[in-house]
Amino acid sequence: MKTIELRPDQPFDLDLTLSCGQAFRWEKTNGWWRGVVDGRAVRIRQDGSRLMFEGADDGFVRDYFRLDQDLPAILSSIDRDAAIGAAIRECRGLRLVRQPPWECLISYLCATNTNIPAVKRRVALMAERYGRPVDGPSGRAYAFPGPEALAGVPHGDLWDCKLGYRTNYVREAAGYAAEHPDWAERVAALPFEEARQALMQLRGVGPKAADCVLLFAFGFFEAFPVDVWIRRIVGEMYLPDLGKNCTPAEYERIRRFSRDYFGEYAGYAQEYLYCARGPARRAA
DNA sequence: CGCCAGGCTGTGC
DNA sequence: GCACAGCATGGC
Repeated sequence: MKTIELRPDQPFDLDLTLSCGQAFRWEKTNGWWRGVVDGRAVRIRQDGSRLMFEGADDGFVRDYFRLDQDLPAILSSIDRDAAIGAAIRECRGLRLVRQPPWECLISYLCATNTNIPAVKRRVALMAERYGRPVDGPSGRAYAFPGPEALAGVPHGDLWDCKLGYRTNYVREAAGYAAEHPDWAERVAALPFEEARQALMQLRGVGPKAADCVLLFAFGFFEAFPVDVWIRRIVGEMYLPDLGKNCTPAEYERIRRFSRDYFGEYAGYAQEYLYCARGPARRAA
């Protein structure tokens, strides 16, 4: 068992961070969060200012949870009005984790027009069936399968992972990534808008999925993914003349406004607004 | 049952 | 350029 003593001036809330819907492979049972990240089967819990964990080293935990990122400075930079201020007070300590690009890409490919529990099931099924088994402190788990593994899965078998119409998108992305193993490095090296366009070349990856991958995996904190919840919230709070559904032009307007309004960490504002929305605030 | 969900693609105008 | 159907699946 390893521990990290959190700095008192750097808030961190493990439950909010892992339950807010940014990452799909964490489950909490008996007070412990269990998940698999980059082939590591991790078990972690928070007791006040102390993080206790197994299955990963200190450096990995600090990196994954971005514990060295100055959260109070970020939150004060996006704290532009009473509405976002309330979300910040409600979710203080939520940090954007650094997700592995490949798993993040496939996760958000599987997250179109669906809900979070269904995404978690799809990702879990792919891992259990095609991922490498990893024996960790809490039994057997499965790494998320790499591009080569997924590219070789017959269509019908991937379909059985409940991917539905997204099945071919995942297969095509896997084929592409298997052929271009440096795809993530190349995206990471691009300026934000170019990286965004590069991701959107993949079938099944539109503006929303691209923005999620840029934000959650590549650390482009100016990315502002607009799903139906965020569209609703931004419409109520900031752009009351928005239409009902989110056309490409409206998506563009919302993300441009939000980027300008909240600043270079607009992605944090997005996640705090999303997390503070009504339904999913089930205290883990 | 119907409506909604971390949307996107293809088609038609 | 914009609108609109269709889409698999599961929660509620």
